[in-house]
Amino acid sequence: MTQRKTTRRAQAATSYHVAQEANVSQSAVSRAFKPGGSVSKATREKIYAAANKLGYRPNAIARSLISKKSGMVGIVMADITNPFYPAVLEIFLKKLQEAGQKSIVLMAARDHPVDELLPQLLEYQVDGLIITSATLSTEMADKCLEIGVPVVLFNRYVHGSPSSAICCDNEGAARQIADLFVRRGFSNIGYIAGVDNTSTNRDRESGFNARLGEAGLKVGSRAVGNYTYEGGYAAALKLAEGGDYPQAIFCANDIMAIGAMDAIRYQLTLSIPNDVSIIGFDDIAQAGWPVYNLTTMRPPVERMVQRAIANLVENQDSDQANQVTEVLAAQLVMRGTVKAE
Amino acid sequence: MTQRKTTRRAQAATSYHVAQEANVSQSAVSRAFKPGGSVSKATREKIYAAANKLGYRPNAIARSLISKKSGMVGIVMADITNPFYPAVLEIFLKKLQEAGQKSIVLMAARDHPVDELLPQLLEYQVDGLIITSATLSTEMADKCLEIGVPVVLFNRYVHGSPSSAICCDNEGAARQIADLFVRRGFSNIGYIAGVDNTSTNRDRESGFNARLGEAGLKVGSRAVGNYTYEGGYAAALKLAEGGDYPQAIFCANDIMAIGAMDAIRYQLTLSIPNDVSIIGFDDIAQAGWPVYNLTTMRPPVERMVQRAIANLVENQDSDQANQVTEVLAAQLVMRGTVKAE
DNA sequence: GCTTTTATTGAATCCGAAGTCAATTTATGT
DNA sequence: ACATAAATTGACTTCGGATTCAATAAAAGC
Repeated sequence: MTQRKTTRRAQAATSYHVAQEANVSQSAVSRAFKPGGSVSKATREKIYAAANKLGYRPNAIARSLISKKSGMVGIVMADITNPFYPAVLEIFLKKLQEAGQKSIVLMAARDHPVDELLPQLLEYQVDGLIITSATLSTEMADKCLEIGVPVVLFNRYVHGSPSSAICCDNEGAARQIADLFVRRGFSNIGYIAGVDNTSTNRDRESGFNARLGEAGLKVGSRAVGNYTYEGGYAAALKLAEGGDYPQAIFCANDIMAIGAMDAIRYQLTLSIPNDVSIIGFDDIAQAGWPVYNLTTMRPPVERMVQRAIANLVENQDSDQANQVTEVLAAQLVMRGTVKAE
Repeated sequence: MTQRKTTRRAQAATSYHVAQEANVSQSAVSRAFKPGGSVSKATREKIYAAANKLGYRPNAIARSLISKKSGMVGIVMADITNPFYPAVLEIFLKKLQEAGQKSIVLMAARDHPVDELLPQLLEYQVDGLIITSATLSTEMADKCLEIGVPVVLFNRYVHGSPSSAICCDNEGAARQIADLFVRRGFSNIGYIAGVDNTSTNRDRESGFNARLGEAGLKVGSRAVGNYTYEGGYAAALKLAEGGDYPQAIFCANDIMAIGAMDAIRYQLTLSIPNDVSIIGFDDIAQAGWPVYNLTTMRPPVERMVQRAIANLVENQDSDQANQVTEVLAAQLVMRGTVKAE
């Protein structure tokens, strides 16, 4: 372990310092740094020169205080063990960066409700909130709205909540999956659920069941995998407990599907897709790896993020909140885990 | 797409409002919310009651302005496609949250230097900076230090940089890996490099080469995988171009190792570990999956994060910067990708 | 050239909480 | 009960820019 010590100098330059250096008023400096500010070319240049010399950078905190816009968005995440979410986070961060917003990211513990986290974010006067993979009480959502902070739920929704929500069409996607199973003639069908009681699981399961029902079929065995690899692994084993192993399993997300595949191949020593067909949901990077080559549903993540941010921005500007629930279609990605015939 | 409209009320309550409501001065309110504040029990309760009634939450932005502490830390990340980094990010976020700090997270594009991003963060008066997987110029680091913002490089270091750095002992770990190969009697040895020119790759490669050299061996074939799955996959194929395929390969990280394994098994149709032994680095979640069961080096991530934050906090408080380069030992995790004898 | 219009400019105020300081109240010691 | 020390309290100032408003300067119109 190496150590060095350095004594600090400094004190960041303020607009007053720059004003002094450039022989103008502080107001002029402020205006010079404001895009459409009313300053003559000559003084603007004088000011830039002075600012440059002093290494001046406007203080965003001070600006936020007076302008009532912090330029920061709060993002609440959980479940980062599911690779889908880091991917989503990355897109959010990039797009918000492009939009000139800073992102304050908070991790929500699985069991803790988001409600306890939000006040922290609100203290920092975030201009908006993005909530992924965590539930938000209606009261809290109301409170945010009341103080004028728009909220967007990503990939989930809450009935009666005053927040906007951007989702993929989980129900429709699940129907497509069921449909594929039906067309392939499977009759012994399994379902590995995510976290019971989440909107995603509810919709995926109901869409799946609905389509099966239309074909006169129903899920023969079901286990809960809680949206984790380990959960999927365990659930796949659990499906083996009652009677014949399912011919086809729909897993409510990819990471569980991958866990299930590992269990099926390495512990149950069945072959995929010959003995068991599997479909997941999310199209995470690992689903494309040759070992898994998982057939899955791909939500239009980029577009969803884009819509979420657009909604947030729109609601920041207007005094009228415009709550929207948008549902975007997912796309079936056919790979190799469903038996051909 | 559902739409609802709501008109907003409100205007967050300020300490003045609370003061009025509680019949005290604004100073009193401020003190009531400050941990060791000098307020009598009676007035404190009066104030809390009033605050509660009005839904008052102190404005962190205003506080930052006067106190010169924003309570925010900037985190610069890149390379989120490598699952190691989301995992690291999660730990950082959680621990910073516990420490009562907010995290502003920025994604650095691979090719863009971090230098362009930092000014944005500095405008927001972050109390400290954590830089992972991205390089920082010495000038920029100097500038941060000058204005009193401590910088910690995570898992990388820059010679001559005035920033602190927390690393794992890449060189030592790589020596251990080489040592294992030597003991197992491999002589045809391959190396899949990360991004050339990064401190991690340099140290892993040099430690590996050094130990091989001591045993009178050297790397027979080398390819660059740029720390990605695809890169690892391609690199593994490239190693097949010249002569016999290596008996053992050290991949500078797990995600490349996994890519390499997939290439070796599915495209080269060789068996692991019978034909080829593989060792990775990072111990990402996927390395533990039964399909891969990858032998790898596990850096003490929790401890590294802990140390990084500790260093940051320490340097925030003192006026004297205390630059430290800490190197923590990694641990070999023996799994199933190295041939037993 | 002189008035009217438009563009620049600076002084003063504000955002919301925290710290300074002096005034006042309460507690303590004898 | 009285002097003294300790605890509370409020008025005022401050942090660093943004904005309003009136003043001044430059440009345009006749």
